[in-house]
Amino acid sequence: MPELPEVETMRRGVLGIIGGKVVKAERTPCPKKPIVISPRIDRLSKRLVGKTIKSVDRLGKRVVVRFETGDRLIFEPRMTGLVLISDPPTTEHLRFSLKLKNCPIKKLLYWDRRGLGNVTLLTDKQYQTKLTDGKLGPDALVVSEEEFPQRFGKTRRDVKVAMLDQSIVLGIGNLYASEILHLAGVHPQTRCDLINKKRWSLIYKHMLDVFALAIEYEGSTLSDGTYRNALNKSGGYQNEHRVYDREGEKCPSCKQSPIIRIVQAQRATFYCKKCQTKR
DNA sequence: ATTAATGTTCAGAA
DNA sequence: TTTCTGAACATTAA
Repeated sequence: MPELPEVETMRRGVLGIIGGKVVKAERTPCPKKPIVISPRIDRLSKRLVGKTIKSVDRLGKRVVVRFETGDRLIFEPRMTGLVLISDPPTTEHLRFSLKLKNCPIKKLLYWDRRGLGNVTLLTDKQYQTKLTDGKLGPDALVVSEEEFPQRFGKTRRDVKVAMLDQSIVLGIGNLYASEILHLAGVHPQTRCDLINKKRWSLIYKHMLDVFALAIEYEGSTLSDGTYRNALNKSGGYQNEHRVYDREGEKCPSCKQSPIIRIVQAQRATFYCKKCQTKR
């Protein structure tokens, strides 16, 4: 489930690879169907071996490793992917590894239980056009308070559904959308075009607050236990969830109304009927 | 045996 | 044109 806070935690956990030089890049033997690695592992390897890592960045829900050549190695964990520098949760779902020298970290691993994620090597130019251009919005931690509501425009979609749309803003996922709207007091089924400026500011502010706190807690590890940080340790923000996966519990704000679970765009949404309104 | 779960993308329908 | 729905990807736990 990695969303922005989890992916940011992964990024921070692997910062020590900066300065490292690639000794070997390999697709690790995985008995089941392999994940998408592009270009093919032999070509990818040829471009990376001997090259030095200049930075580790994050764009939305992706970890971006930048090399001296301008090439960028992008990890997109989707549902169950992890970027690790320690032993993975299981050996059979390890998908990709980079052997490194000249830095304290000797190996960078990509592990993915369900295998829906991917590893992609893009040239500088490809990165600019594919990930920075129109198709994707600006990162949630970068977008300004003025641009934020503008990007949602006058769409009539439910605000919670639009918040998950990565062409509007990058990084918000299903879990944090519910948490942000609860703090902002906005009903998840409010139409975007009916939200005034003041309420957009509330959503924006709480988005930044929730992400900052969730990053401090190193993300949320849900009951299935899949998400771990780069050292294969659980996150702690799941204990701070106000509404997510808390159907039937009393709302932490009003302490009266039970948390309601509804389905929007085939995804679960949690909210408080009393504290979250449409205007 | 069936269902649901965190993410993304696409085809096709309304 | 916009919005919505379902399916697909693969795995596992309830």
